[in-house]
Amino acid sequence: MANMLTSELEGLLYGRELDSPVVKVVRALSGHGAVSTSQIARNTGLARSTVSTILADLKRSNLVIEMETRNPGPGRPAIAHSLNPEAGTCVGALLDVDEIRVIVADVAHNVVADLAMPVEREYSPTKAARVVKHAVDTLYKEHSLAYGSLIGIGFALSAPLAPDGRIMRSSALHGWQGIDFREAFQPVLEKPIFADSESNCAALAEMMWGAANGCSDFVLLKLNQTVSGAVVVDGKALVGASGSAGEMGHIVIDPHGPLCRCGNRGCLELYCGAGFVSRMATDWLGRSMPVSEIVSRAIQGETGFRRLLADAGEAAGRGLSMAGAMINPPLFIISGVLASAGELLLAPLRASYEKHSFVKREDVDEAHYPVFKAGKFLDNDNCLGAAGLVLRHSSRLK
Amino acid sequence: MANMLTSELEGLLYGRELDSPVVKVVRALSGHGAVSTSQIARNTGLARSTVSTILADLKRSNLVIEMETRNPGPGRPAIAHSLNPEAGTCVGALLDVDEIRVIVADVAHNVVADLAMPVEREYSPTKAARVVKHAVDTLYKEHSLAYGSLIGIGFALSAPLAPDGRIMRSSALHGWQGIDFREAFQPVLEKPIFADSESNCAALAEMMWGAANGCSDFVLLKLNQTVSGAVVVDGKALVGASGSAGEMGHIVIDPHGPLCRCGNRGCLELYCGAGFVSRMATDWLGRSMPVSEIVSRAIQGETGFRRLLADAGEAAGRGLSMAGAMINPPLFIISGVLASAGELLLAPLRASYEKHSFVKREDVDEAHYPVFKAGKFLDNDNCLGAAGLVLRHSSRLK
DNA sequence: GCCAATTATGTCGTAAATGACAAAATGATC
DNA sequence: GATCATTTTGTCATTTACGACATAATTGGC
Repeated sequence: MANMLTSELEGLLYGRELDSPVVKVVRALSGHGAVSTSQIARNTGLARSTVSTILADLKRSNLVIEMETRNPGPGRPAIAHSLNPEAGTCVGALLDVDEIRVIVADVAHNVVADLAMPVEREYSPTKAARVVKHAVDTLYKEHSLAYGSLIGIGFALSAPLAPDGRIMRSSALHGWQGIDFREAFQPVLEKPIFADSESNCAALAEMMWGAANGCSDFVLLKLNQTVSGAVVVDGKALVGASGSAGEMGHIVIDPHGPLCRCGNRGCLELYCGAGFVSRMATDWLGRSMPVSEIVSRAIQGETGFRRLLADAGEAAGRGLSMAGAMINPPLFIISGVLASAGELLLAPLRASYEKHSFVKREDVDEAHYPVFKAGKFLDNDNCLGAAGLVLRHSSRLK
Repeated sequence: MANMLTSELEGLLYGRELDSPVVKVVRALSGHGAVSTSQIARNTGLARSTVSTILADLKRSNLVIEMETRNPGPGRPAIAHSLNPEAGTCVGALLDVDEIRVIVADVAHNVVADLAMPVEREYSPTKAARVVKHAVDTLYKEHSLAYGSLIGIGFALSAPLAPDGRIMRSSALHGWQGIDFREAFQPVLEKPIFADSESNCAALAEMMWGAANGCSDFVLLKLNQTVSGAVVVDGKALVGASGSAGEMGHIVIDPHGPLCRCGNRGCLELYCGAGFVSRMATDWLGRSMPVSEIVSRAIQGETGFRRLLADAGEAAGRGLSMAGAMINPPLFIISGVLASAGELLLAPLRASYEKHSFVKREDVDEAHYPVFKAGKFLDNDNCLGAAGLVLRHSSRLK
C-alpha cells in the first residue's frame, strides 16, 4: 500500500525537471503544514488553474490529503492540503567530525526515528557510507518501516560541495577533497542522494519549518563551539566559489586580536563562540562548566553569567553589522547553544548591531530595519534540513 | 521609419511579462555584441526552437539584424544577431549630489550623446526631473534624434530604492526619503522609468559590457572619494532591507580606528578611499595633488606614490576578505579612480586578501579561488548601467 | 577530393501551462 | 433573510514553449 504510494511519489519527483510545476507544488506542500490551492499559486508563481489540476492529480493518487478548512475572513473558505504522511519517508544524515547522526522523517516531516553514533575522527567516505547504511537499516527495522518507502537521503556535510557534486575543500572531513560524493554514497545506499553543507541545511530547516518560515532572504548565525552560518538569497543558501559563503565565524572584528585556528587574528568566533564563553567562565570560576549550565544559570539570574552572554552578544552584533553593510538582509536568525539564552543574548546583540551598523534605526521606516530572532531548532537543525533537501528537491546529486 | 521600429520594440518589451521569452531574448541580445541563436538558447535556458522562432519574428519586423558570421572551430558557422541600432534610443541619467549627468545610447549601446550639468546641492526631485527633461530635449535636438525613438529612461540614484519604488533612505539626496520616484519623474518625462542605486548601475554596466561580462555572481568595489560597491547574486544586484547592501566602504576593519562620516570607527573607506590617498599625499608633499596625478606618478615609477596605492590595496584586500568569508564570490571587480593604477593596486590587494582570507589558495583548486580584476569603466559606469536598465528591462517602476 | 564528425538552423506535432469563465461558499450590510 | 462583496475553486479553449526530426554548412582526416 505505502509502497505503491511511494513509487508514485518517486516517479513524480524524479521523473520531472527540478523546476517543473509538480515539484514546485510538492515543495510548497512540504514546507508549511497545510496550504490552500491559491496560497500555493501565490507562493510558487504558478497559475491557479495549474495548481488546481496538479492537486487534483495528487489527490487522486492519494499523495495529497485534504485537511479541515479554516475561515480567516469573508469569502469561500480555503481547502487545506497536505502531503499524505503515508506516502513515504525521508532520511537526513549529518556527517560531523566525530559523530554521524541519522533521522527518519515522514513526508509531512514528522521525525519518526533518530540515531546518533560516535565515530572515530578522520573516517573515510566508504566508512561513512557503511555507517549510514547500517543506521538506516537498523532504524527501519526497529520501527517496522519498509525500506521501499524511503524516497531519498539528504546529507548535511561538514565540508562544502561544489556544484558538480565534488567536495571542494577538506574543511572538517580530512582527506575528502575532490571526492565525488554521489559516487561514494549512491552505490551503498541505492537511493537518490542530496547534500549540502551543515550550516546550509540548518538554514533550510529554519526556512521550511522554523524562525525564517516564509522568508527567502536571511542570514543565519550559529553560535556553537565553532561559529558558522549561512547566507540565504532568494530562497537559496549561497555556497561560494571556495565554499566559504556564510563563514561568519571568521570575519575579522579586531585585526590585532588573538590568533584563530584558521590562521587569522581576531575572528568573530573568538569573541562569541561557546568556546569563548566557557573559557571566560573557567577563568572566573577556577573550574570548567558546560555551556548549557552557564546559559541556564544566566537565565536564573546570575549576573556574572549574564555578563558573559552579553559580551558574546555584543561581539556577534558587531560581526553582523558587517553583514548588514554588505548583504543587509531583512532577517537575522541566531541559533546554536548560546541562542537558548534568548533575549539575554539577543538584546545586547541588537544594541551592538545598531551601534556599529551603517544604517541606524532612525534612518529608515520600521519595516526596513532588520529583525533579529532566535532560531527555532537548537540541536538537530542540520539533520532536519538534510531531510528537508529531499522533498524540497534541491541539491540533488546526479 | 525609426518610429515604427521603436513602437514595435516598445510593444514587445512593455506588453510582455518581465520574464517572458521575448524579453529574455532581447536581454541576451542587448548584452553581448553579437550572439547566435544557440548561444542565446544556452544563456537564457530557453529551447533552441523557441529562440529560433522569436528571432525570426524579430528579424521580420527588422528589430534584429544579422551580422557577419564567425568560425571558431568545426561545425556549421553561427549566424550572429544584434539589435538594430536604429530601433530606438535609451537614456541613462545619474543623479549625483552636485551633478546631474545624462547620456543617450542606441539599443546597441553605442553612446550617442553625453551631457553633465552641475547643480546646486540639496536639489528637489521636481527640480531634478526638470533638469533631466531639459537635458534630454537639448541632446535630442542637438543630435537630430526623434524623441519618439526614446524607449525608456534609466536612473542611477545616489540613494536606495525600495521594491515599491519609493526612496528608502535619504542617503546623499537630502529630503528624498519616502518619495515615490515614478510619481515624481514619469509625468515630466512621459516615458517608462527605470531606476537603481548608483553602484548597482555600475555593477550592471560591468556585467553587461565590462569586466564581469557573462558572470552572474561577483562583488564590485568602487574606490573613489567615497568607497562603495555592489553584491551581485544570480545576475541581480542586492538592494538590502535598508538599501545598504554593497556598502563595502563601511565595513569596519579596525574597531579603534578614526571616526568616519557615517558615525562608526575604522570604516574601510578611511583606509582605501581616494580621500585617504590624497590626504596622505598632502601630508607628505606639503601641498595637495589630484588623485589622478598621484596615480599617474605612481605608474611612472615614483615609489612614494606607489606605496600609497599599495597601502590602499592592502586595506581593500583586508575588507574584501570579509566579503570572501560571507559571500565568497568567484570574482571581485575593483573600479573607481584608484583602479586606474592597475596592478600597482591589485597586486597588494590580492596578497592582502590571501593573507586575511579564511580559505587560502592552497586549500582549493585554482578554479575555486576568486579572481580579481580591474573594472573596465572608470568614469561613466553608473550612467551606462542606468541606460542598460532599460533594455535589460529590470528595475522597471510602475 | 571525399567522407566522417561537428555544430547550427528551421519546422512541426505534442504536451502543458495559462487566462477567462462560471460557480460555490462564506461574512457583512441593510 | 435577502443581497452584495469577497475569496476560493474547478473547467475548458487558447496559446505557447518544447522535443524530435530533418537539413545545412563548415573543419579535419585519409
